[in-house]
Amino acid sequence: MDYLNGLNDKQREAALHKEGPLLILAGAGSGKTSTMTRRIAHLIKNEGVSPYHIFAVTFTNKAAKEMRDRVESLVGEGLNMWILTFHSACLRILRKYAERLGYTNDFVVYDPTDQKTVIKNCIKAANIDDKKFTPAYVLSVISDNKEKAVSPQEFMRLNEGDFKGKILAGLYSEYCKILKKNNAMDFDDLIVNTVRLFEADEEVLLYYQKRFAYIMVDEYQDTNYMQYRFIRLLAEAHNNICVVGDDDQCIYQWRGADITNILDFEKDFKNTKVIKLEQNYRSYGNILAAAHSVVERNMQRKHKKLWTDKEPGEKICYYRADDEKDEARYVAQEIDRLKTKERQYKDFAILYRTNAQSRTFEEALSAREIPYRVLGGLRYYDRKEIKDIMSYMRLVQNPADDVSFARIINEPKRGIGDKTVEKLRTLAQVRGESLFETLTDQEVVMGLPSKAIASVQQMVDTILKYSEEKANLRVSDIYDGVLVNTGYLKALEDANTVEAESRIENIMEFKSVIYDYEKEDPQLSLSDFMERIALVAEVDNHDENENAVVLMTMHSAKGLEFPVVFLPGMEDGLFPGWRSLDTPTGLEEERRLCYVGMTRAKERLFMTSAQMRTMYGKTDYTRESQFIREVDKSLLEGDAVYEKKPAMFSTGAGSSFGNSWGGGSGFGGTAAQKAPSSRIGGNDGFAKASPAMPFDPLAASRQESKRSGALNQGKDFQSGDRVNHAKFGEGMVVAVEGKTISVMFDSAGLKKLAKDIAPIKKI
DNA sequence: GCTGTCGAGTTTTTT
DNA sequence: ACTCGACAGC
Repeated sequence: MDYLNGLNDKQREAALHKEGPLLILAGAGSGKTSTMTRRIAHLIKNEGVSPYHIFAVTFTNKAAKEMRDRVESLVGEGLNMWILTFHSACLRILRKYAERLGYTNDFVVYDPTDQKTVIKNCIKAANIDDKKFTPAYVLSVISDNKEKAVSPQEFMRLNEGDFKGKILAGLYSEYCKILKKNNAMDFDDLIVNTVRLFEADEEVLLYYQKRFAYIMVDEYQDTNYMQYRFIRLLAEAHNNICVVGDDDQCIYQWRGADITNILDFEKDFKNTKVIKLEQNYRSYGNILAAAHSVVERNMQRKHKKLWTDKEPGEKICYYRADDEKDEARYVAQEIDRLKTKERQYKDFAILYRTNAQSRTFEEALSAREIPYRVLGGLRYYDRKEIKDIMSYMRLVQNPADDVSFARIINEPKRGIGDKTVEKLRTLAQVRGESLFETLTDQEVVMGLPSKAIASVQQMVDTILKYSEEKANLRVSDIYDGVLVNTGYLKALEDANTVEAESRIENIMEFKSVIYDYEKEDPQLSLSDFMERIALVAEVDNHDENENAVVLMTMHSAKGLEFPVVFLPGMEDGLFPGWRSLDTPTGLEEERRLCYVGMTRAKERLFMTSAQMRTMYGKTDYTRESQFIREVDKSLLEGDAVYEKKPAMFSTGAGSSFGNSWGGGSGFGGTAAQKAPSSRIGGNDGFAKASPAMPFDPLAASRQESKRSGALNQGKDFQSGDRVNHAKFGEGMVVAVEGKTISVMFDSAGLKKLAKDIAPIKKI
C-alpha cells in the first residue's frame, strides 16, 4: 500500500526521509500532521522499523491523540508506540526511575495551584515582604531558572551582591527542598529531572537512546532549553531526529519557549536536511494574504510565504463596535446570519486574547439561544471540591505529601485550626516525619483538641486503610470510600446550600470521569489515574462533534481550524497586550499570536474591536489594534479604520464612520455589515440556554456513590468460596484470617485483600 | 476555632 | 468584577 498517497512533492520528500536530522518548516495549514503520520506509517510498513523504536513528542494531549489516531488508522492496528507529550513522556520515564534521583516512584505531581501554596508558605516562613515578592512573580523566577538549568546554588552565586536576588535564591532553594521532601514534582521538574536522570545515569540514557532510534518532535518552535536538552540527549545515539515547526507560530516564549531552538536547528545538528512546506490547504487566499501581511512585519523570522490554490474568498470583515456588549451582540448576530444547513454551530469559533473576554460573548450567545462551549479559563480540576478530593487521593498514594495534607486536615471541619496545624508541623519536623505520618501515632491524635479527636482518627484510619489496599481496589472504589468515610460528602449534604449542591454535582461528575478512565483500562491503578489527571488541559476535552460554537483563547486554538473565525478585542493594550509593548520581542510574539488566530480560519474571518471597553471595573476608550492597521487594507472590508474618538462621538450604531486614516475610500458595504441598533432584549436571558458543561454528568453516578455507603457491610467468606472482584475478576477464597482474606484469582493470581473494604462479592 | 465582612490587589497566554 | 486575605465578633 502506498502510505504517501496524496502528498505533494515536498511532503512526500519529507515523509520519505529516513536517516539523519530533518527540519520541516511547516507553515500554518500546510499538512504537517499528515506528513508526519505518513512518515511514521511508511517507516513501520515499508521500512520495517518497529513502532517500538519510534518516539513522537508533542506539546498537547490533543495533538498526541490525533497523531496516534491517524497513524493507527493508516497502519490499521493498535500501536505500542510512544506518541506522548513532553510531560507525559518524562512522567512515564520518571515513574520507573525516580528512585535513582532520591524520590520514590510514587511521587506526586504538583499543579500550579499547589506550587502557589508551597511558595506562599515559603514567603511567609521567611518573613519576606509579600508585596514585593508575590507568589506569581517568585514562581516565574523559579520556573525560568529551572528551565535554564540554573540550580538554587548557582542562582545564589550569580546574585551574590544583589539583595533581591538573594531573597529569590533563598526562596527558590526552599521551594525545591519542600517539593523534594513532599516527594512531589512540579511540571518543570518532570522535564528537568528526566534530563538530570539521563545525565547522571548512563544505563538509563543508553536504554532510551537505543530504544528510540527515530525521534519526531511536533511544534518544535515551542520547545524550551530543557526540552531541547531532553531531545538532544535522546537523539545523540542515532541522530535520526525529525522536527516540525513554524517559527511564525512560536507563541510561548513568555513561558520559556526558545525560538532559537528552531532557528538554530541546522547548526545544532550537522547535515540537517531542510524542507519547507509552503502550500496551505486550509484557508482561502484573502485570509492567508491578510495573515501574511501582519506577520511579515516581524524582524525575527525565517523568510517564507505560504500560498494556496484556493479561491480568494471574501474579504476579512472588520467591525468597530460601540462597546464590548455591542461587539458580542454583533458576533452572535453574524453567527445566526451565517448559519446554514451546511454551516453548523460547531463551524464557528470565537478566539480571544484573554479568558476574561469570554463572558460578554456567553451572554450574547445565550440571548440568541446559540449553543456554545467555553474551553479553558477555570480549569475543571481547579475547583475546590475536586482539589479537595484529589488531595485525599494523593495522600492515599503518597502519605509524605504535606501540601495535600494541609489542604484537607480541616476539610470538612474537624476543629483543627492554624494553631494546631503549626504545632503538628513542628512536631513532624522534630520527628523527621511527614504531617500525616505524625498523625498515625495514636498518642499524637489523643493530644489534639478533644472535639477533634474522633473525626481526625476516622480520617487517618480511612487514608491508611485505602493506602494499604490501593493496589487491590478500583480507583472509583477508593474515591467512593474516601468521600464517604472521611465525612466529606456528608458535610456537603448537611450544608444544604445551593453552593454545596453544585459541589456535590461536580463530585458526581468527576466520578463519571473516573468511570470513563476505568472503562478504557480496567486495571487502572491509582497512580495511573493521578498522572492522567495531572497533565490534562481542558482543551483536550474539546469534542469536535458537539454542535456548539467554540470559545477559547488564541493560544489554545493553535493547531485547530474552523470555517468561520471571530477575533474580537482588536485593541491596543488588549491585543497586543500592554505588557508586551515594553519589548520588541514581546510585540513580535503578539503579532505571531495574531497570525495564529487569523490562520485558524478556513472560509471567513471576522475581526472586531470596541470603541469603549469595561475591564476590571473600569471603562476606557480604546484605540484599535495596530494589527488591524497592519492588515493589507485591500483585504479588509467593513468599518473604516479610525483613531480614538472623543466621548460625544460614540453611541448609536450608525455613527461608526470615523475618518479613516487610510484615505477614507475603499470600504464599501459598511452599512450592510451593521447590526440594527436595537439591543437584543435585556440580558437577563443569561440563565437559559445554559452551555454544555465540560463533562457530561452521568445521571447514574449520583446513585452509584450513595450505594458506596454500604461498602462496609459485613461479609462472611470461607475458604472455597467463589468470589468476584471488581478489578481482578473471579477467583477462589483460599484463606480468611481476621480482616484479611486471601483469594486466588483466575487471571490475576493470589491476592491478599482487606475483607471489609475490598470490592468482592460471593458468587 | 469558625464565620462573616470589608478592603485591597489583581490579570495574558498553559503543559 | 472578582478573589483572597485580614480582622472582628461569636
